[in-house]
Amino acid sequence: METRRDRQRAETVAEIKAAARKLLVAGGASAVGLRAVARELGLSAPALYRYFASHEDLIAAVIADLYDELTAYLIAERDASTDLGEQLFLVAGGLRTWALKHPAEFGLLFGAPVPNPEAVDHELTPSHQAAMRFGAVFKDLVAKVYRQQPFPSPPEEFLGPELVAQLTQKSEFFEGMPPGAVYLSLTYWTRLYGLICMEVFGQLHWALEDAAAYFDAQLREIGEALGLDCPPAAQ
Amino acid sequence: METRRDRQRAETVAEIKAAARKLLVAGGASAVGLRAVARELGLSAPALYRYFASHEDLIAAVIADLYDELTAYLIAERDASTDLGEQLFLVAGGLRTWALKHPAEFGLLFGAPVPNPEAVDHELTPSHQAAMRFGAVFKDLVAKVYRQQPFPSPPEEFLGPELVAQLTQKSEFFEGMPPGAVYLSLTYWTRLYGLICMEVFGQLHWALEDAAAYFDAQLREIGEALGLDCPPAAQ
DNA sequence: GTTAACTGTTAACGGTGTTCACTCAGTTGT
DNA sequence: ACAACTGAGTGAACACCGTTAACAGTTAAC
Repeated sequence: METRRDRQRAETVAEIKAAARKLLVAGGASAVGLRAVARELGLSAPALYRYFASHEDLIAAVIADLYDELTAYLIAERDASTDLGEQLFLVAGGLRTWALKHPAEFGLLFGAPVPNPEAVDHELTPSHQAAMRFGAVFKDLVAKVYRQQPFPSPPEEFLGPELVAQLTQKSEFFEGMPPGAVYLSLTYWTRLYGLICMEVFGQLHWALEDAAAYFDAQLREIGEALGLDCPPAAQ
Repeated sequence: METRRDRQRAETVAEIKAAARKLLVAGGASAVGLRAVARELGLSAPALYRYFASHEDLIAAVIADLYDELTAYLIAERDASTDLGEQLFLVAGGLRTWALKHPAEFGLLFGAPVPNPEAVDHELTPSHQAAMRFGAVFKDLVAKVYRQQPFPSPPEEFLGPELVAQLTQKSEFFEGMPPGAVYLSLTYWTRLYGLICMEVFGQLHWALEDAAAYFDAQLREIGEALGLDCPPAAQ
């Protein structure tokens, strides 16, 4: 049963996370202090401990929310087309767009090492599960593309037996794709991640003042590797 | 003229940076506090202001030192072979090795957004110049490889006019390489950076428990794109 | 209506970066 | 040799941080 207090509590939690988000975009991750959030709501700092066990938990909750928001955005972008190949480009471009529009949030999600990934309850963490839901958008889409038209995988002699063994182990997770296809799927994600991280974190600034065209070319390169017929040039 | 005091001062500066480094490897970037460093040397916190203008300056100095150390390590690794193609693999593998051996240091160098890249004196910053010296190891090597045996660049129709214009602008910096070759050089660096970041930050852990074989395959893929004849499989 | 749970408070502890006023030793100039 | 100056170090203080403890008031439950 949902009492008056339950509703109020949920509302307060939402306000706290909204204030944290506001501080995040205004001053970066380091500006999201427990006391600063409390000050934003006109509360005393210890009051927040009624809603979050620690500052770290607050941040984790914000991260989980951000993952879900990003996931929803990517799904909306993806559904602008019904062609699976186009969807692959839409999702990739959507991730870049979101990252550039929300650099502080992106840095919080992807710019820092995953915190204690060895903890026993790490898999159960809300933020980790939200991250998996986010990753599933890419994984599901690549699997769909492969099922529709299997892309030409690199030969197993190229990958080597050790890598093939590891990829085969993940075949089930990738809906039965053969190791070479799993390899290409990982390549897609790895290159995409690297590109966006570098651009958002300004590590590409010395070489390109506007990385949009470079990103586009890289994406078409990856698309070709996945057997998609890419529009040969932009504009 | 180097007085007695100048020598003592330089020694103290070195001790401070060594203590900071020790705290960094022990507890990550957040453990490198100004007071903590002072405590490590048996000094009071304000004493450090005789050597560094702020906590941020101390970190920047440590970053510059780390870049130089990493650069020296890469050069030593590279010179294990005289074949330029092999050197390209040695440098890439060296960067990965160093990153995995010093994850905290690597996170400090590459895991955070470049701080205020818009500042007027950013280019003159010691840490920025050290970063450029680091990047030059890769740039010079790729340029040498290209001069020895120009790799087959993607056609300009594929890249698009906008990207070609930007790449041509950087042709001088890349020792006269044509835009397509500059593009491939950037691809080499971008993919290498993404791979190592993901592995060090644990963002690849869900897919591969040991990314060494994956890294190797990716590197051979990149090498082929650069026109090198790669050993077809590892082991 | 009494009791228990929940939400908020203030005070306090130990930690952080930074500034200020001060002392003391070492260098420098005459 | 003695005075003047420079540099390195100190403790006290300010404003922040995350966190805990003890306490007060409101709301729900039996």
